Amino acid sequence: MRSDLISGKLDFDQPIREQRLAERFGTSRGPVRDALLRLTQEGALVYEPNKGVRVTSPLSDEERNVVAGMRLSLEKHCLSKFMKNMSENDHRELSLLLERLISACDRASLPEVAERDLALHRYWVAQASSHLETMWLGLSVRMIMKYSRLAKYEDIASEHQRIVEAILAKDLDKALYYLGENVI
Amino acid sequence: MRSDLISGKLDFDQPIREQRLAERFGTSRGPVRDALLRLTQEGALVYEPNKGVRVTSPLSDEERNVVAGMRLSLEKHCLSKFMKNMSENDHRELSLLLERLISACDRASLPEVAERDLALHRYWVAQASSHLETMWLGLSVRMIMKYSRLAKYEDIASEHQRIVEAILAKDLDKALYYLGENVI
DNA sequence: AATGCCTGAATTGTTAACAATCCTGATTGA
DNA sequence: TCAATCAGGATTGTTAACAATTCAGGCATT
Repeated sequence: MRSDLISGKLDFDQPIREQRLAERFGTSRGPVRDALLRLTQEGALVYEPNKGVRVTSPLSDEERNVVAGMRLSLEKHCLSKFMKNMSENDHRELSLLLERLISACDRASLPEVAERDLALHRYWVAQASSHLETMWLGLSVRMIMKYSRLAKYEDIASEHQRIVEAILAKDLDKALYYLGENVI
Repeated sequence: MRSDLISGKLDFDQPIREQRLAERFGTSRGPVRDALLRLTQEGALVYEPNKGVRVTSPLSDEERNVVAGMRLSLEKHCLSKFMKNMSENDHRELSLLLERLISACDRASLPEVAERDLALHRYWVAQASSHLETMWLGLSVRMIMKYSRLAKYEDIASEHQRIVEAILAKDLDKALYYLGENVI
């Protein structure tokens, strides 16, 4: 459901019906309500009493700038912390996540690109702090809901390749710089 | 429920039982689950599958600094925007919210102080942008869960008095400066 | 034609019962 | 004595039925 939202399959302000989702996922309305509530709190949906949820309207450019600044400072902190104690396993994970993102870019598959872009960033955030991870998610989901509607796949692939290369080379300054270029 | 959490009535890591809350609020477990899920997404509670929710552990000093920086930049943006088109009614609302906060400080009532502190800040954030309001809530609830355990009531009252005075005098620079002193 | 009101279908909100899972503590066997 | 095993009680997860609310369309009145 979340990947439908961030990939822009659903129009803004489109209402979401609980019963339809329950049938689609082969469950009852209870768990569906739980999921919708979570997405509401992340900001991907908005809720009105007795009216259910609908897809949230996009951020204005002004709002987006503020959010991007917050997200960037959060990610920079997490990336610094993450790079201080990186293991061999982290190297492998990063390479894997990057590879998946690039292959999605090659296939020009918007839902997958959006999802894997987030998954890569999420990795270093989550490794640094689970508290910050949940905050990061709320910021990023909103941002990507707008960005994913007008991105170029080649740019996404190369930007992330630069970042991951710098991380693997343990070059903190370069990694932070490229991250700053990417998170806008 | 939220005010119980931000005022520190509950110990960190303490598990929350759905049945108990349902009885306390005279409802069934369904709506209680909804509310707990919301608080989980705000970060006041953490959820583990098949184990329910428990009170979240406090932010580390490091995490708290990052979050405070994010919250400050968000609030500064919102306050600037709010002050650009303030109405007579906003003047009255701010005065009222400030008065309530000060009276709670006088009574040294921690739950009320925490709640009204947030309510005051929330006012200008909400007036500026509903999108940013929900993000702000997630940041602030976490911050206050730690801060409210060691604050001095006189400081809270005077700090907010300075801010509101500057706002009412339409002195943007001063308002932002005092806000920066307060949000740490 | 325009407005207000009614009706019923669609949707969300709530509840209680049942299923699945986790946790505690006693029991058994080496 | 100690560890593993196994009830059973407590707790969360899920479901389906019912209640309350919203909304659209038709109808009557002006």
